[in-house]
Amino acid sequence: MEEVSETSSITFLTPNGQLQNPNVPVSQPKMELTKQSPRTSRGRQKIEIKEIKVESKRQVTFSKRRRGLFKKAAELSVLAGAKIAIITFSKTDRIFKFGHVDTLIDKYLRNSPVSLEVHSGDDVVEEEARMSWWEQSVENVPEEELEAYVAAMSLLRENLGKRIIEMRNDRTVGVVPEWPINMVGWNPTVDMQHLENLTDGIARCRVGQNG
Amino acid sequence: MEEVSETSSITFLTPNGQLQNPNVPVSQPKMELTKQSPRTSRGRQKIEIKEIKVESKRQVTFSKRRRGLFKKAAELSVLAGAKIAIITFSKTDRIFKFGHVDTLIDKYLRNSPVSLEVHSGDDVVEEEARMSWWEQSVENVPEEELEAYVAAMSLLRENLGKRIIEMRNDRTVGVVPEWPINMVGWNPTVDMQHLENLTDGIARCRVGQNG
DNA sequence: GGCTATACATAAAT
DNA sequence: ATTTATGTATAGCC
Repeated sequence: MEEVSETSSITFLTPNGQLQNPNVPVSQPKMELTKQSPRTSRGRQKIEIKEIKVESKRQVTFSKRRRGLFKKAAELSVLAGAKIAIITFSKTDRIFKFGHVDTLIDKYLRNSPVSLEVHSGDDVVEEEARMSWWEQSVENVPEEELEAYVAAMSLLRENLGKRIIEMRNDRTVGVVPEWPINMVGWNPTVDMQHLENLTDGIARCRVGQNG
Repeated sequence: MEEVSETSSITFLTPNGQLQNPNVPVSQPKMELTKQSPRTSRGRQKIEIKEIKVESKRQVTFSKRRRGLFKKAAELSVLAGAKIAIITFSKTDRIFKFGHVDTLIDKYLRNSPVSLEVHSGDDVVEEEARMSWWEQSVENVPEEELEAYVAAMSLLRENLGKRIIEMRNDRTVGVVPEWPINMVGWNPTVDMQHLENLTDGIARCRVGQNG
């Protein structure tokens, strides 16, 4: 904000005549304050970007910078009309989300065939887009993944089978959380007859699998 | 960077004597430059946070600020030892990722039972964590969602069945992309005999479902 | 959580 | 893309 002169040779000097912005922290000589200089803060200090060891300090930094990050994201989102989602896991595994994560993750997973730029740290590479594994059309499921798909389905089927059996014994159910994120776009209205049919199918499946 | 004096009454004035940081843009009187003032830039101008209409301008801003956002994220990640993932969709639907999105989304979806803070715009609310729909243990699948689960499985089974049938006719397969994101943590090494067994199960399933 | 002074991000112009 | 000048985020303290 300061306006001084056009040839500001003092720009890069502290009041102590030290060079600004050194890459090594300067020992602070308590700064012999003249009466017109009641400094109460050293201002923002330059820090190295490396993990902060002191936990309390690290937490403060995480808190402040996460806020800053989300603010920037909000601005970018508005200015550029972009959809942004952020997920952060603090070192203590607290989760913070920004934006409509569920919607965006879903969009990301079901990924229309657009090119995808991946930025990881400092690298930026191009990557082929892909759809959610459970809705890849048949042409797109590579043979190499089939076994995993089948395994996934197998476990899902198993859990469903168990759950359905359990359901028949216990009519008390928990609270419904938010709609499962990766189900977005699926039509939830399967009538009970259909459910029964599928249930039967599952039952036979389990037999078929083991027999 | 400027160091002037402790009582900087000129701090809030431009060289023209105008108030700094007004919320409305000041008409620029071409700035009668004295010879000691060869200004070539008005410096960063304050902008309102609202969608930029001019496309070229919007794109530049998106590009610059996305870079800035990712840089901040990288710093936060290192400083606080946090795991961060960002997905952005530009207005033209170009996707940019930051961090190990797949891993983090997976972690988010399978979500260990920790409390979850959600920040959307300016609101922050608490939300109960949940696991991935395909690995919720039986106790956690609410009855209300079962039909959707079954529907999901049904379609998955159908696609797999088709694919397996197709596989038997066509031995050419595509490139394997990255491991399907929401399969992370699953053991991909299902031996071929197991696959065959499951395949058989699926085949019977399809019969069971329709008969 | 709030305050300062300063490091850093970035709007405009080139 | 690079430069400039200034808006903004934030490190260290309370």
